[in-house]
Amino acid sequence: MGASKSDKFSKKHNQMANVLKALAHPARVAIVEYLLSVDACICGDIVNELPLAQPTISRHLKELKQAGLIQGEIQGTAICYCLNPKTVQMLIEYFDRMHKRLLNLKTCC
Amino acid sequence: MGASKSDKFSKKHNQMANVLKALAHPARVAIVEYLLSVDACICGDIVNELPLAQPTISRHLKELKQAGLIQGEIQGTAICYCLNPKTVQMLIEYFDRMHKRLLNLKTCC
DNA sequence: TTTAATTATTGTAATATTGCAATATATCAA
DNA sequence: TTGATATATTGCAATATTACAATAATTAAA
Repeated sequence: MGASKSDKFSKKHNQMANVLKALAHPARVAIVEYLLSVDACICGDIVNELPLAQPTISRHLKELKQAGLIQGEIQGTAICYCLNPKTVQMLIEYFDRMHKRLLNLKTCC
Repeated sequence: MGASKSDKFSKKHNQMANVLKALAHPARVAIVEYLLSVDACICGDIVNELPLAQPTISRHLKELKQAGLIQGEIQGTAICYCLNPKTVQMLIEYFDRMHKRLLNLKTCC
């Protein structure tokens, strides 16, 4: 058999894995960082920015949207994408908790 | 064609995606959180803790190790695994920078 | 309405990941 | 050395992901 026994794990672990999976590809990391750098909601010049075809970008955007990392808003023929602060906030809190707990460990190896 | 045009993206984006990919599976999230919760370096009772076979756990551990998220140390016949503080630190800093930059955006959509 | 521009979807091929059984490897103890 | 224990590796099957060409859908402007 193979592939994804996700039903055997807790909802929390699955949700976390899903959000991180959305960032587990260089194109999607690049998209998120681009959105961050433009200091504004930019739509499809992401396509011009990245070395991938338009349908591929569209798919990556869809995954980021489904993970709640970005939002899209229709503006005429274009669509304006931007980061979802709530999800980014959630990620920070997650790793911050991790960090704080880590400080109390002896890190034996 | 298909699959991973990683060579077209920057080293930084690829490295980030690789570390996050290591966490992009509920089993590996569970392993990391378990290591965090035990407050000590635990070896193969991870196998008892998770609903997966030993070879599968071993494979997940290997991926976490390759991503630099965990470390292993041989202790007799057993192997002691623990988190790598440096990589966790790197993740916090990454998302913290993201958060700070996000605060300056207008988040228009 | 027609045309142009922008984004999404579908179909398909290539590749990567996941999981386990079987097996190999390594270390300690007897 | 032999046996027991713990972990890693390999081989294979099932599934998921990635990418693009072709096409569809949507909206604005002419």
